[in-house]
This record gives sequence, C-alpha cells and structure tokens, in this order.
Amino acid sequence: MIASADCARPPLTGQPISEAAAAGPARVFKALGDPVRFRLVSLIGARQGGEVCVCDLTSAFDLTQPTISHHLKILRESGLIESERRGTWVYYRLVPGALDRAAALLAVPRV
Amino acid sequence: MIASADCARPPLTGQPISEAAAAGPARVFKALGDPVRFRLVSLIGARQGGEVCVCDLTSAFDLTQPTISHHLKILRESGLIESERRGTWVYYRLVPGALDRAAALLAVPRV
DNA sequence: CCACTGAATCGACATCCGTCGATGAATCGC
DNA sequence: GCGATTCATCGACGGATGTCGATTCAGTGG
Repeated sequence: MIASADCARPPLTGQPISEAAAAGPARVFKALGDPVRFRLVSLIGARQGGEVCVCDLTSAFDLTQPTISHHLKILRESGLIESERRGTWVYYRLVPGALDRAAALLAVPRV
Repeated sequence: MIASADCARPPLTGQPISEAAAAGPARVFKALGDPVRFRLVSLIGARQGGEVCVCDLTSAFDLTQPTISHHLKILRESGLIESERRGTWVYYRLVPGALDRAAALLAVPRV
C-alpha cells in the first residue's frame, strides 16, 4: 500500500499468476536452465527412436557418470524425461508433450 | 571411448546442439527458473499496455525493493525484458518476441 | 539549492547447486 | 556363484545464488 497507490496504473488484466502456480513452471525452467541439462534434453530429443542409453549421454560430455546421473535425475523429477531399464542399460526418453506444455507456458497473454 | 562403443546405437540425428549453443538458451531458462522471476514476467506480460513500473512489481511481492531490482536485472540481462525511465519511475516491458523465441527452442526435433 | 521519492548498486550472509570420488545396487555372462 | 559392467546414491567441497540492510544515484518539486 505504500508505493503502488501513487503509481496509479490500471489493474493487472487476467490473473497474472499466483505464487503457488509459479512453482511448477519455475521448476521445469530451472531444470532447463543448466547448459548440461539443456544439451541432455537436446540429445535425447534429437535421437531418432526417442531413446538414449545413459552410456551414450555420459560419453557426450566431459563430465563424470555420477554428474550426468544427477542431471538426469533433476530432469526426471521435473517431468521432462522418463527412464526405463532394459537389461543392463537404462534408456531415457522425452515425456510426450512435456516440452510442448512448457512452451505453452510462455505464450504471451493478451496478444 | 570406454562405454559408448559397446552400446552400439545409431548416431544422433540432426545436430543435437553444441556445447556453446546451449549456453544462450540455458541462460534464458535459468532466468525463468525462479518463482519470483517467473511471476515477474507474468505480471509484466499480463498488464494491459505492456508496461509496469517497479513500484507496482515490488508491492506485489513480500520481498524488499533491492531483491526485486536484482531479479529484474537478471531478466533484463537474459533479454526477456527491457526498461525505460520516464521521470521518477522506471517501466518494464517484455521484449517483443523474446518469449516466443524461447518457446521455439523447446520444439521437439524430428517430430 | 535542498529535501524527497523511486530505483539501482554494494557488501554480507546463509543456502543451494554442480561436480567429484567412492560406494552400492541391478543385471548379464561364464 | 562370481566377476564384470551399467547406473544410482552418498558424502564432501567450492562456487554460485537469493535475500537483506545500507548506501548511492536519478529525477521532481519546493
């Protein structure tokens, strides 16, 4: 009530977004906000067949296997990718529609 | 060269993304990856007229003015928003097309 | 010229985060 | 059952990050 009263602007249109509603999107974009993780998503998405085994992902970076595993976990917990174990190997793929839903969050309102 | 040879998968299609090319997108998504900053973008984008003065943004959060200013700076440096001073107040608006370009980065290749 | 208001910058601090080496769990082949 | 391989988890460490109070800068109006 201090400053905003003097600014005298029209009220915000629509419902801008609640504090709670921002947590989910922020989590997804935070997951994408690391160069390694963004490249991981790119590598997985670019693979024809849609599946990549961890060993291929690890070899694509100059990082240790635990570090890659850590980033994959964050991406998994954000809902962007999912994994499946087949025999010795674990395969990662994009969750269908997850990236599209994230992109839809960036649609500018009122345009 | 250790593990990837044994995995024997088809090569990645397209150009997945280089290490350098991931830095830019990661910077943008990192900026969006904070609940406060995501709400700031939402608040600015939802405002009809497209401009919001800092005082309104500050009053929308339970945070101090320097903290909001800090987040605005990060969003500005990521290229998502821009500011203009008019008299006593500073107005922020979305950079036209910036959110759309960010959303386009999430398009799944090969689909 | 000076007080006042709005906003950015600075310095400090606690916490989070990315990375590593070491270890553990799951699976396969022999 | 045993060793080898793939991947996840754990513990630790250094650097980045979000937040604050205090200060400084910019612009307005007496």
